[in-house]
Amino acid sequence: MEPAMGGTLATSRDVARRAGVSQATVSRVLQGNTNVSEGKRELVERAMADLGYRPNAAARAIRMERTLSVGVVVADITNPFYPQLLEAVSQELERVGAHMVLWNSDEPGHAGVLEAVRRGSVDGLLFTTVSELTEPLAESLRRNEPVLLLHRGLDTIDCDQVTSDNEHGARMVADYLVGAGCERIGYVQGPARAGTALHRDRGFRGRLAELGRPQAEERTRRAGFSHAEARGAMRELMQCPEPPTAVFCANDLAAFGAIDGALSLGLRVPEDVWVVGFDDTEMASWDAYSLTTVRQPIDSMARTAVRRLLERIDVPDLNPVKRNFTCSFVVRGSSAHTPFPDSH
Amino acid sequence: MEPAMGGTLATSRDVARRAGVSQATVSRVLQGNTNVSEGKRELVERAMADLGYRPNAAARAIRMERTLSVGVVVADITNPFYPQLLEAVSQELERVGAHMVLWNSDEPGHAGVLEAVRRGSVDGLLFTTVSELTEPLAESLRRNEPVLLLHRGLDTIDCDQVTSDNEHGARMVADYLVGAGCERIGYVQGPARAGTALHRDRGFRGRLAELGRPQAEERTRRAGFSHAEARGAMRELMQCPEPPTAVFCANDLAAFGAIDGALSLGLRVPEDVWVVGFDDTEMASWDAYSLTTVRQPIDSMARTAVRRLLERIDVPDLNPVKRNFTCSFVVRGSSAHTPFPDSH
DNA sequence: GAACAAGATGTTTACGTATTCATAATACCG
DNA sequence: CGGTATTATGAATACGTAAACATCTTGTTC
Repeated sequence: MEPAMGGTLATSRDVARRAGVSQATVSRVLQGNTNVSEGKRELVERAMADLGYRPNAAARAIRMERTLSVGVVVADITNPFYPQLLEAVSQELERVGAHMVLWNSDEPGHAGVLEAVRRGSVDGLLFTTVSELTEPLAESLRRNEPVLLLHRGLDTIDCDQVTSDNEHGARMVADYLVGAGCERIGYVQGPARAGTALHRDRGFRGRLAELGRPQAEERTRRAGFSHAEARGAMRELMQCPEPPTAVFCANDLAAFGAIDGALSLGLRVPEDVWVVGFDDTEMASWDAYSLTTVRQPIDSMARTAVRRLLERIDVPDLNPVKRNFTCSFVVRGSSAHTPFPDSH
Repeated sequence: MEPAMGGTLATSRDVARRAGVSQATVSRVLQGNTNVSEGKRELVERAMADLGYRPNAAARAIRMERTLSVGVVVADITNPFYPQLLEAVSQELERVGAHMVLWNSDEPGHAGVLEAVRRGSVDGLLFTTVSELTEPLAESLRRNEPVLLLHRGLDTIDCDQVTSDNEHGARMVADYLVGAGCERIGYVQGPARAGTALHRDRGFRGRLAELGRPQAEERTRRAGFSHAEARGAMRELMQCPEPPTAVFCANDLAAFGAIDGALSLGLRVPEDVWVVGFDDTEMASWDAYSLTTVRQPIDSMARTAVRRLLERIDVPDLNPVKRNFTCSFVVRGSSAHTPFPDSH
């Protein structure tokens, strides 16, 4: 079976010829159509094996109006959160035999990516980092194109969204720090535009205010979701006249940067300052950081998102649904008055 | 321009009708064919804009026998090395207007992925983690399909490969450790099957032998390229009767695991033990690890690989070329008898 | 001004598949 | 057994594009 055969690839017509049937019958076998006699079915299957036949994806796509591939857009694939999300997404896509087209792009409008749907390059799009309702996105939604927001949602628009409860997660952080008796709380805020950062901000500040401890602006720094910026922000914070004794960072990557900023000043975590992150990336459990953080149920979110997007691809008129997953709080060494834990 | 228009997408025929020309003329405008009068060209362009026309990717693919997308296969996207590689690859692909289809798969044969070429889902494949010449891969090469090995090469086969000089890189490590006067060298070896690990092993052991200091097996552990395994291996090593004073790990991820293993035992790096990695991932420069390591020129490698693959897609009969990039040695805090550096 | 080259444009075809339609063969029912 | 429902099959078509081919117009050269 599968002789290397000279040059060009076999088509369903070649299979038909070899099996002595019509191309239609080959197609029927391919589709699992029941109205094919057992004899012919076997002939066709043998011929397909002999020729190493594989149905042509483009022809199928043009005929079925379906690519069996979905686009996934991340803003910064080197942020360790996204590989984990991508792993979960790709696993779920594989389960249904779909391909993943990946864009690593922080172009705000995502105009180029959105075109891919109209060109029929992908059946739908999974955005992980939408931060505003730009005109291209609005246009796309008006056209009822299959688009889903994963991880970062957008309150103002009506489309499928799968997020985690960032606000509640951040409230838990506030509760934890105040409950632990922390007097001077520092805050490395996320980028102004990210929806996740906004919700975390609202939850964190809101809860602190409720507790009668509104966040002090002199112990607050805004940083993008990047290691370098957070590191710099932390260094500034720790060189204040009254440096914080605990710092909440808007995501894990920033928390790693903050810890590194502290280390770079010769400070120790948690002895000199606590650090709390958000995401619970795998690295957060590594001993060097051992980061207290808020866990998002990444796998469930990814599975839900993929399934929902595929549903919408099949039935574009579904009413939009916003799913918001509960987060959990994970305490580790970066906020405990002990040295690195022996093991985990 | 771009009115949301009721339902279905505009085709080149719709554009032709609206512009009062033939479909062929629309196609000519699309292809930048010069034999189109200025007047008609403008009519067509206006009609395209009015209708928000986008050429259909599947139709184009079937006609041109080209998808403008390439597949990229990684074994473990959560290994921070791969996101960096992917970032570089995707950037170069974007430059030429191609899409990236990503597979996160460590299935050894990659049979499923290789089918994608035969189905015409992608124009070519970039493997980053091939570890043996399996029958599906051999079959693919026999068929002259556009396949390139990036990062991990395979000596035994004759196809395009873009690698770094892992052997030389590891020799530099051996020189460095011996030159620094390290007496008991530990070694967390990579997985048996990975080509990168093999070359690094050959270089490291080879150079040590040349220097009259063959690597002691009791201070050697084999670990997969994973944090957890390397961490465990390190803990074993450091609990030997005569623990190493420096440990070389087959890649950065393992080195992070090793450092964490040391930390988990209450040891300090570099005071109690040095650690050296391989890859120079971005994380290696973070203060908490500040890892001495070997740098691969990731960007150049990715650029070269993409360009070469595209060439081969255009001209499948090119003679295979193996490009081997020089590595450089980067000394950081994990091997210096000083505390964490103040800044970088 | 006749012959011819070059440019512009429309008509037609092919790509590989899935599906509709038509037709032939078979089974069923009274 | 004649008529009809059912199943099996092939022929024909459509999907949207690019390009080969055919046709017509215009300009150039001697």
